[in-house]
Amino acid sequence: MISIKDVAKHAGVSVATVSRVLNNSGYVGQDTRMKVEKAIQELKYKPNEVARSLFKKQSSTIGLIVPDITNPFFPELARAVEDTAIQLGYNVILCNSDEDEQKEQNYLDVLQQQYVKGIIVSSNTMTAKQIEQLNIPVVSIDRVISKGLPTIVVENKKGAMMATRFLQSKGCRRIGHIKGNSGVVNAEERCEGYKEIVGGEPWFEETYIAYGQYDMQSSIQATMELLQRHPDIDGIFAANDIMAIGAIKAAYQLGKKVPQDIAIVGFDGISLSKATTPELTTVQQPIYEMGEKATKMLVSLMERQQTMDQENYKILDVSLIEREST
Amino acid sequence: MISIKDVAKHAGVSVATVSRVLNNSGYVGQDTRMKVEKAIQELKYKPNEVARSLFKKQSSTIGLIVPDITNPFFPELARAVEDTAIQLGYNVILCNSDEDEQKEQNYLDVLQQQYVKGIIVSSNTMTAKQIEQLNIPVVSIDRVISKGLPTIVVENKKGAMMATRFLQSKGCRRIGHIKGNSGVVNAEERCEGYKEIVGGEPWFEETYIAYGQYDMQSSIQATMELLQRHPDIDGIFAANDIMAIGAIKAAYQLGKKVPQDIAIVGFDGISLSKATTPELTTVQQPIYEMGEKATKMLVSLMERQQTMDQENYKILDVSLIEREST
DNA sequence: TTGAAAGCGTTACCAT
DNA sequence: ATGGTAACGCTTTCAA
Repeated sequence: MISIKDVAKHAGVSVATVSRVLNNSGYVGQDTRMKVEKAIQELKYKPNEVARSLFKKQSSTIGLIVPDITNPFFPELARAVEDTAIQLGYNVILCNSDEDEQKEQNYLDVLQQQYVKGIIVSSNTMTAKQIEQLNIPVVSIDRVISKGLPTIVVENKKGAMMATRFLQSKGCRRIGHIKGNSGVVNAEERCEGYKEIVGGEPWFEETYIAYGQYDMQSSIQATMELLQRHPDIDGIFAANDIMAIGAIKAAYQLGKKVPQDIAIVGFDGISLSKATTPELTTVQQPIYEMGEKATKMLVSLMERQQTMDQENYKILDVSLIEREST
Repeated sequence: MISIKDVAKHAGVSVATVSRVLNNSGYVGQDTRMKVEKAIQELKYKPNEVARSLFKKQSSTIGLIVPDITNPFFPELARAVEDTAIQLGYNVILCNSDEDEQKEQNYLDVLQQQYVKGIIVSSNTMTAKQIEQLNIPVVSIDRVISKGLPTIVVENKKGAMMATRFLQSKGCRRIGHIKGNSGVVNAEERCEGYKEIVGGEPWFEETYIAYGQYDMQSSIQATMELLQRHPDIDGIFAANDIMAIGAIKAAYQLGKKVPQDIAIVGFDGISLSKATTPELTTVQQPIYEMGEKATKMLVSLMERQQTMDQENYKILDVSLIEREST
C-alpha cells in the first residue's frame, strides 16, 4: 500500500506538507497544494486509517450494539444509523450481543481497543458505571439505561395504553398481553401501559399476561398457553410485532380467526407488519428517525459541539396504525 | 488507557518481554512470565488492537458486505458469520452496500484502510479484478462472482426446478415467476431453473415472468400486474421468500385464496417463512451453514493453512419444504 | 533469557 | 510557507 511518504517524494515535498493538505490544517502554498493534490491523484493515495487512529487515539468509526439482529426491528434501525453515520463521515461496526452480558462486555472491549469514537447501544444489562468507564460518548437507544445518559427512546407506556384502549374500543372484553423479555425496560413499560388500562377491570388477573422473549417462537408458545388458560380472550396486545405475528399463528392453530374471534395489536411498526395476512395493527415507532437522531446526537457529542442537556434525552412519540388484525 | 509500557514498568521488565508473553513468542523465563501475567491481570491490560494492526499491517477483523440488511436472509447469514468469526478469534464489520456499486467500492476502501484481514461479500457488481487488487482473501457468498474465486453458493437452478416441478405436481397448470433483481446471478439462475421446467409448455410466454427486486414492495406490484395479465395463473414461484410473501399479499388483494386458487413457493427458507399465514412452502437454503462455511473458509485462507482448491468452491444443496401455501 | 531500538503510517510541534 | 522529528502502542530484529 502506498503511503504518505510516497506522496511526499512524488510531489517533492515533506510528509508534513502532505499531511497539511490532507487535513487542511496550517499553511500550505497555493502551488504546493496543487502539486500534492496531483500526486495524491496520480498515486491513488488513501490515508491509512489505522495509523491515523493510533496517533489520534480515536478512529472515525462508531460502534452499534444491538441485542438481536434477527429481530427485524434492529436491521431497520441499523440501516438508519449506518446511513446517517456515512453521511457524517463515520463508519459503523455492528455488534450483536445476543442479550448476553458476556458478549456485550466483550464487544465493549473490542470497540474500545479499536478506538471507536462513540457507541450506540441497545442494552438492558449495561450499567451507567460501565459506560462511564469507557470514557467515550455513548447513546442509549430503544432502552433506557439511566436518566443521566444520552438516550433515544419512545413513549412505550403511552403506546401500550393506546394499543390496549384501542382493543377495548373495538369491543374486546378480555384482553391478554404477550410480554417481552423480563427485565428489559421497554418490555416492562409496555406491560405497565397494558395494566394501566385493564388492571382495574373486574376480570383481570396476572394470568392474562403471558411471557415471551421478543421472538416468534416463544410468542407462539406463550400465546397457546394463554389462550388455553383463558379461552375467553378476544384481544391480545403483543409487546412487539414479531410476537404479534407469532400470536396470530398461535390463534390460527387453535382454530381462532383474526380479527373475527380475536383481535391482535403489535408494537414497533417494522415493515414486515404490513406483510402478514391479515396485516398487523401496530403501534408504530419512528424507527428510522430513532436511528438518525441517535447517530446525530452521538456525533455531536463526539465532536463536542455544544449540546444542551435537555436535548440529549429524547422520548419520541408513537402512533397507532390500524390495519386488518383488529 | 493503559499500555504495554505500564505493564512492563509494573512487572519490572522490558516491553519486549511483555510482548513476548502476550504473543507467546520467543523465550521467556518461567518466573518472568508469571510476573508479567500478574501485572497484566492487576492492571487489566488489554493490548491495543490499532497499534497491533499498524505494525502487522493487518487486523483481526474481517469485513462482511451484504446488499441489503433489511432482507431477513442477510441478518440470518450475518449472525452465522459473526458467531463463527468470534469463535475463531475475529471480529466482523458489517457493511450494507444497498446494491449500490459506489457504496460497495467505498466500503472496500474503508475495509482495506482498516487493514481487515479478509472479506466475505455478496455482490453482483464486483469484479474478479477488483478483488485481486485488494490483495487479501475474499470469499464470495450467495452470489458467484467468478469461477476462480473462493465461493459458497447453493444449487439455485436445481432449487428453482424443484420448486416449479413441485407446483406442477400439485396440479398447477399455469405457473408464473417473480424474478429477483435483473443482473443478479442467483436471480438469473433461479429464473433459468423455472424456464427449464415450463419453458417448453405450449402456454408459456416470457410474460409469465414478472420482475421484482428481492423486496416485498416490488413483488406486490409485480404480482398484481402478472395476475392481471394472466388471470389463469394458478401457481407462482417467487425467487425469494420476501417476494413470495408479497405475492401472497397481492393474491389476497385480488381476491384469490392461497393455496386454493393459487399456490405459491418461495426461496431461502428464512425463519419468517414459517411466520406467515399460510406458512410458506419454500426452497430451503442452509443459511447458517453457508455463513459458517464461508467464515471458516476465509479464516483458513487468511491463515494460509493448506486449502485444496477444490475445497474453495462449494455449492451447497437445497431442499424443498412443503408447508401451507401450496 | 532479556533489553534496546527501529519501524509500521500518521500528525503536530518546533524550527527555519 | 515548509521541513524535521517525536510520538501514538506495538512487534521484531539484533545484541548482549
